[in-house]
Amino acid sequence: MHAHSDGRPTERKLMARKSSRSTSFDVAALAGVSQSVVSRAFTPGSRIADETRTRVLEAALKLNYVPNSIASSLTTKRTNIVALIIGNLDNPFYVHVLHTFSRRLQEQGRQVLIFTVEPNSESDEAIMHLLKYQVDGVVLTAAQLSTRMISLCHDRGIPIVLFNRYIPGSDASGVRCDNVAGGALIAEAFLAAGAQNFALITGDLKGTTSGDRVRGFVERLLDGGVKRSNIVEVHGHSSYEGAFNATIKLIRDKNRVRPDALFGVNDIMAMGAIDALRHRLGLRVPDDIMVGGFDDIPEGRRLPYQLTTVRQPIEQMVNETLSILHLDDPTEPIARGIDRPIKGRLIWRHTIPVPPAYRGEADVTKSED
Amino acid sequence: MHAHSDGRPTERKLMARKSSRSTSFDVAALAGVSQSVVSRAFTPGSRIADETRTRVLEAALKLNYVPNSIASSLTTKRTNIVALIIGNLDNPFYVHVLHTFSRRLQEQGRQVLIFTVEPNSESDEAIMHLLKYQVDGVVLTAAQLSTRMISLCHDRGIPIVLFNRYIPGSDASGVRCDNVAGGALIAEAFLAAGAQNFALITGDLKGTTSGDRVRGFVERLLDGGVKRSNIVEVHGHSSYEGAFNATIKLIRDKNRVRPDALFGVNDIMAMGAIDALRHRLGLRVPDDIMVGGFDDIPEGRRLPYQLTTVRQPIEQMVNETLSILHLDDPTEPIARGIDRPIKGRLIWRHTIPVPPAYRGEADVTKSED
DNA sequence: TTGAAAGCGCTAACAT
DNA sequence: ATGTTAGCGCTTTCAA
Repeated sequence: MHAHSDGRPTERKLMARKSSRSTSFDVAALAGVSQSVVSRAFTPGSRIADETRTRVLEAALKLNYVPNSIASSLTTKRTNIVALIIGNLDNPFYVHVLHTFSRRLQEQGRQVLIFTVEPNSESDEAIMHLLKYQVDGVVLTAAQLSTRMISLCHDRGIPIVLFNRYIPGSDASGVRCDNVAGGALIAEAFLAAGAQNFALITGDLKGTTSGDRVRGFVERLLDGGVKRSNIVEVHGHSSYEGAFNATIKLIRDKNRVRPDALFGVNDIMAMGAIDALRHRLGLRVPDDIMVGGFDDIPEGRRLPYQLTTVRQPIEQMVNETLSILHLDDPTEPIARGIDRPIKGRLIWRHTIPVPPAYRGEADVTKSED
Repeated sequence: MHAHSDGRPTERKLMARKSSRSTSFDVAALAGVSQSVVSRAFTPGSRIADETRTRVLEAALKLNYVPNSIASSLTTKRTNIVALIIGNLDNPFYVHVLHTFSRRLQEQGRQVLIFTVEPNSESDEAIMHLLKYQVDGVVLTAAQLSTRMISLCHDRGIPIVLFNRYIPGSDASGVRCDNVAGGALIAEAFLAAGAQNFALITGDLKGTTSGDRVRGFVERLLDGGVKRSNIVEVHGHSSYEGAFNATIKLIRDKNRVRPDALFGVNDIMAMGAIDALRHRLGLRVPDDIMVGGFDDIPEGRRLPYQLTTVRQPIEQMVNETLSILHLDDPTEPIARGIDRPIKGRLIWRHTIPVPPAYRGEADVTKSED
């Protein structure tokens, strides 16, 4: 930096401004080495004598020096920041997802820049922001995104992967639960338990997730000989409240027979449905009507619910996502058009009577997660 | 975006690497202006002819140019990034807090860097990381932090405020609910409802939050003539499960009379207690034992719980926090030692019988939040 | 109003 | 192993 004189020119910056952060130059001066040595001292595999490194580190400690990542990003072109766009924190499932990503990424020494977008609004604006911050990668979950933005990211060399969502035919990559198969799992459970009239509470209509679960569910029922007219669909808006209200309307509809099985396309909706059934409609679950969910959120395991559901293997899905991102070697070309469906598993609890064939599988108490 | 010919000497950078991001120089070249004009075009209040600005903006659009915030931070010394350290995403209250901060900050065009720390671990490491990223401010909630780290931040000119926590005698600033007064509110409700034997499920012992609520609660009871021996305390570890287990142990303890009022020091614990009481211990709430909570999380408003609780005014607390941070003028000296307690409000629902004096206040149905 | 030039704090060749 | 030097992409004087 500027003028400094003779032997130990440490004073200058130290006296400078009250809260000024010290730089590698200050440390270099104090340690009596060149600035690049300081840089090396903080770079794991670099050529530097152990003895020098400790001396530098000591000096750094004395000056409360912390390397400026912003500055280093400028040259390395890596920020070690991953953006997470998340569209629905009201569903504990996504909180869990957030937590899992955050933990993993922190373990790797990466930072998470979070963007919450309101349900049903696009994330395009968020993308513009994170583009400015040169993030190393983007994970998008429970939110919409235009394909234009996806290619904008890709063009700039920023990989983006959709979590629990995919855009057929686009070149966005995604990791998701095998929702079709999962929906079928619930259908099978209902069938095995002897249900005959079915209701579905659907979620977000824009994504593929809800649609796939519905499809897998319905197809399996039809395969099982159920008539299409014995399957009703109502819209639960992916939320507890939406499902709660939809359930009340559904059951009070005098024009149709009451379903004896209800599939909440995600757990939080299944919970809303259960509460409506029990506390508003005076019905017993599963005696009067059985209920199935999807996700396996911890809340669904609690005693008031004990929800039979399909477990999404979050850890595994997060790992897949991260591996597609290729965070640690940016030279790797961006993975395009990958659609990685991962099988979920049926967890038997108490909202669907366990048929004899399945006894012993039931997870009656708490989680083992 | 490759080749294009003619006059404008745009080619240089454009042809460079495949996914290279274009810089202000590229835009300048295409628009036929100097690089500093491009910078001005993207700086709101700067001196630049309208006509020039539009021309630059058009060029930028054509090149998919997005200003590099990392680079600008280097000179401006502002990143527009705020770090949020959050210690407990298992409690929906803090998810709500996170969401509120995130929304507010995004409205202001700021980014949120999130750090999740495991319960009972210190956030010191997180601080070291965010120091590297030169964040403009730090909010810490539901987590521990050494005073050493606080002064480290302060020394570097990074303001930090504790949300719902304070460290007496330190110069960290904090915003919190008036927990002592809130605890007293629940005590009063119990007293008014005629309770005589009290139990407390306490939370995190390290923070002040749980302790303050306990203190306010106990003091108010003693004031009301309750004997100290009629108040039991058990540890619920701030979690649903912790409270669930603690409640079972407490009630099954044959050596003491069964309490007729139980204060879960936060809602999630009150919910755990309620589930244990009803589904494990066969007790009715509030008939056999009344329950009070704290926070007013949406989950507590649901029909299986309808929890009487103290509402924390999150929006207001977030606003206070942000204002203490002085994000928009960094010249402002860092606020030290501020402790801003904000009054909570008792929300009557169904887990404490509503005494005649309070009728009409009851919030029987859903939220108005 | 615009342009030229000097950094911001760091990394990465390239010399030594 | 260490020092020197040239940037990274931007903002910000200072001149024109």
